[in-house]
Amino acid sequence: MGEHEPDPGLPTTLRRLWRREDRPRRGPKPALSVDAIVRAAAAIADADGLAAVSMARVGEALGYSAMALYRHVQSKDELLALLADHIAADLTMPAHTGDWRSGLQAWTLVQIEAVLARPWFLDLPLATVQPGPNRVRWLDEAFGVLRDVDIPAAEKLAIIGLLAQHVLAEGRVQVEAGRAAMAGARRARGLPDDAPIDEISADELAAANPLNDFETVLRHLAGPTDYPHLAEALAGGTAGFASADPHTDIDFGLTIVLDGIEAFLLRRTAR
Amino acid sequence: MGEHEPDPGLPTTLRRLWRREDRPRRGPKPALSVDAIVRAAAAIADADGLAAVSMARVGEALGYSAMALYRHVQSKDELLALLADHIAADLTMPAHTGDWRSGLQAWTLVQIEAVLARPWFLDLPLATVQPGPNRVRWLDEAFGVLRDVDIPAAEKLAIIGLLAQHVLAEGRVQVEAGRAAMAGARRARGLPDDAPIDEISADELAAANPLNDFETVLRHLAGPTDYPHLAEALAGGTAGFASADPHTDIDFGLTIVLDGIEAFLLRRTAR
DNA sequence: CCCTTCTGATTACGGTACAAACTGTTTATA
DNA sequence: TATAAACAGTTTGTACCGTAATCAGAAGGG
Repeated sequence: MGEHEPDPGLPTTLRRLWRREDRPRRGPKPALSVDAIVRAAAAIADADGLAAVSMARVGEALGYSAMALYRHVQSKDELLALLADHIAADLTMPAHTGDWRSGLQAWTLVQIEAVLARPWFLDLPLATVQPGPNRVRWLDEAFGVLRDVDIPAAEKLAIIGLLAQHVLAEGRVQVEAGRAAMAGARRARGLPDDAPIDEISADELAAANPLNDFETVLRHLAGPTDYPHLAEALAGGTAGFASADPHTDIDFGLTIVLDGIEAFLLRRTAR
Repeated sequence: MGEHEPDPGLPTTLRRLWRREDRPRRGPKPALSVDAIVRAAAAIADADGLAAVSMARVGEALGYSAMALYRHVQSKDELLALLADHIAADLTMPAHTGDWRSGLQAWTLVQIEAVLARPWFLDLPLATVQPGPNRVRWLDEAFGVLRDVDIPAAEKLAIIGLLAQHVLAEGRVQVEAGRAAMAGARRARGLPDDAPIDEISADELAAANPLNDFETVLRHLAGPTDYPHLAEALAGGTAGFASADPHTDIDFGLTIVLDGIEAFLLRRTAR
């Protein structure tokens, strides 16, 4: 164990996340650093997706060998944990003076936008998302929004967790919809599957809408004998599973969740 | 393209999911089958997790080479898509005669239980979960619950989608909590990280509760200057981030979501 | 000064998904 | 019935992946 541990109780990944390493005093000065590695990994993920982030490629991007990274990072999983916290640094809360509802709404929407900007966040294994300084700061913002709400901290955390879950779920749906729309547009244009799509018109996007595709699939494959209720719902013209505007979808779900939280708070403070 | 395509418009993975392949007329009879492959893969995942499901291991389990699988399955991703639909076959709706709320509650809880029974479902890449016959049947059940609710089909789908999202999110949290509790119990007993844990007492589980750990980490690392609101919430004794019973957590979140849906329906039918 | 400690590189290993070519079997057709 | 086509499964090989082990050289402390 040639490691220096200022806080032995803490798992090494958490120590690394919170930058609690003490500088060793002997030996050559490191050319690489955790921050440089994480930044390079993020750049690769932004460009080519999370699957493109391999130790070899990160090392290459920095001009070093793959194994050099292991001096600064315990494993690839730890790198991913650092990456997950790194992108939380960009989250910034808009100026907020209103009530808890508008505050939590903004808090959630900012995160959804962040997920749409970096869809590879969704590909991170769940175990790698650990409480790092940036994510905890974002959690702190949420507690700030809920400061004047008079419920126990544990219930605040549960509410915040519910919204955080919703971010992931909604981000998933939207990202997936976007990908499918791209694929649809490609097919419509007769391009190969890996061709880059620069720009999609609104009409084209509506025509290639994945939920429309979903509806088509259901109509085509889900017969009324095996799927009676679905067939009933699909009867009588277009069910309109596809909505034109993503923001409409996002607002729909978020409104429901916030309504649920409001109902909880009313019930909670009533008695 | 030596493939026979009874429905050329349909992507091959969907054709395979819905078993719309026509038997070829020449050549030796296949010894393997898609069903056998999927069953073997599911058995491996149940035993050793999704990471253990490799083409080589699935082939080995069946007594064939890895490459033999590719006669029946286009790619590993397609196998995962089949796997995702396969496990949806076990979902069974309890006898339901009540209102939409109790119906949707049951619909959601059954799924959460299923996720807890097969936690590797959460490790499936999102893109692999496509509408297959079993998942669509489960969707049909949800439409059955909502049959007497008078809103457009598109809104029903949105509500169902919201609950489906919640299943994933809640399952994630619970599975993760369980894993962390195991790790905590292992540490407390001084066992190595890969030791199997047969049985955990309630006291032991409470002591090793991961949310308690989370709280400890926050107290230890999140100082009041950088994280004022969090520190405020953590001040004054135990915040009690950990709850004793998982079912309490599950009910908490689900009640909020259902309350939100109820608020939506009231608003929707009022005018 | 030496000697310890540390950095990054090299090499190697076992694993992955899968492409291509090959052997042998079944069956439709000439 | 002979032949050729279509098919199933195996073999071989490629290009990766994460990372353990080992090594040479650089830097600072005693």
